[in-house]
Amino acid sequence: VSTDGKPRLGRRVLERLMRYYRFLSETTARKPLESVTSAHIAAALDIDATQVRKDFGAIGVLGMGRVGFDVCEVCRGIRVALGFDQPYQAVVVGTGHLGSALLAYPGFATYGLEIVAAFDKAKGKIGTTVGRCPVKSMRSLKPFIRKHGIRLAIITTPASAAQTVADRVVSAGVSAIWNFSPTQLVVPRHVYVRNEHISLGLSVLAYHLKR
Amino acid sequence: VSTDGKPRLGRRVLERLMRYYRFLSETTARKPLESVTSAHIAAALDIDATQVRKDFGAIGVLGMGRVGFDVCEVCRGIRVALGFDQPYQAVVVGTGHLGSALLAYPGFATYGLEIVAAFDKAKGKIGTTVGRCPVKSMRSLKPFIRKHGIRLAIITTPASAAQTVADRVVSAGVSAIWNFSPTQLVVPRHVYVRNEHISLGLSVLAYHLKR
DNA sequence: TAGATTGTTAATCGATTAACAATC
DNA sequence: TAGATTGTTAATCGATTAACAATC
Repeated sequence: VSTDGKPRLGRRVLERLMRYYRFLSETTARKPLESVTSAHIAAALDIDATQVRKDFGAIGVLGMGRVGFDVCEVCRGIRVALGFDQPYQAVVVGTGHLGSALLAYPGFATYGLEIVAAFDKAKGKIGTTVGRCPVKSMRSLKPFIRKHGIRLAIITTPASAAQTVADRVVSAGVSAIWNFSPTQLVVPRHVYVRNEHISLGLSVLAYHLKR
Repeated sequence: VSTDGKPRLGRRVLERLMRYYRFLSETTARKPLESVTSAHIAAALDIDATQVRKDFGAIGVLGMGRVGFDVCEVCRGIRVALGFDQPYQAVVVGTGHLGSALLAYPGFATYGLEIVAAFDKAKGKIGTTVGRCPVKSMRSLKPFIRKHGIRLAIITTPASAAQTVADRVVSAGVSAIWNFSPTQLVVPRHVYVRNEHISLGLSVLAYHLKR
């Protein structure tokens, strides 16, 4: 809550904050509104209203007695808490279908993320542009990260290449990896890895489709 | 545990089971082994060993005294529990980068999922093939699902089209939707929706990259 | 047998929900 | 003022971890 000590928000809280943010963005885009109650958000997202108030409290956003919460203030609070207001740059390694999808996605800027370059080992792709990003050789990956102080690497290579890529970007100094390859990466403790394994979703779906 | 009453596994358990399965598949592919201890799996996946034993117990897989668990038996148990042994068919709606990535992914068969057709509204794409799948018109979506008894629809359209697509596949009778579009779908209660919003991952990453 | 590992019960931990006085 | 909504404390719930007798 305070500005000095770090309240250390958990993963659950962060993900809920993102859901609030998306909901409020969508809602106000459709029909501008000034304030919103915790009960309203709770009903829309199937979350307990007390939870919503607690989450807002955790990021220092306070409501108004009989009225609810100021939408703008909430959104600004979430942006600051999640760090959307502090833009950061990333590179994408692997320009297959998935890499291309990410490179083409226009929504990242909203969250402070700017993808500045792509890397691929295929000679034919080097020098081309994918979604406004230049595709560079794997050899230039490490120097590029160093030179530009890139903090996030997005890995969309096949599983077989992922660990090698991870080793390189880590030694070049990134602080986080967004891993879309279906493999478990081994990295030093100080590097944060977010896995986006599609198979986790599949496990739940397959289970639900059983008969 | 028993075969009659449904033990109803929670989402957490299902996802852990999938992680065990992937780990054991990868490990045995590299070097075949007969048995494995809960402590070994636990260390590799950063999960408590007791948790591993409980999860195995929940799907009816028992270990052996001083030895550990039979790898084959564990894998078979997980396949049955998650339903990988009961193949099901799906369609992909939207053949952009992301849809193409999914259509090209060869790993789904391992999990019992077979993608049999793709659908797109772009005239130029209809009639072509993406990753061995025929691309069909949106008009043929509903009859196709009905005719083949498709139970899962994978939505990779832009957000603007997603709800319309969802309405159609629901009225055609699917039991589940795998939603990759960045929007919240409204569906009847009996339809299971798994959201794969990329923004959730971003929230955690952005927070970790703050400085 | 001795020792490592299991299966299970008990204890802990954290997250979610309920209750309610304080507030506008 | 009356009434709706907040902020916060207490209670509940579930999930994770610890402990340990049973087992091979």
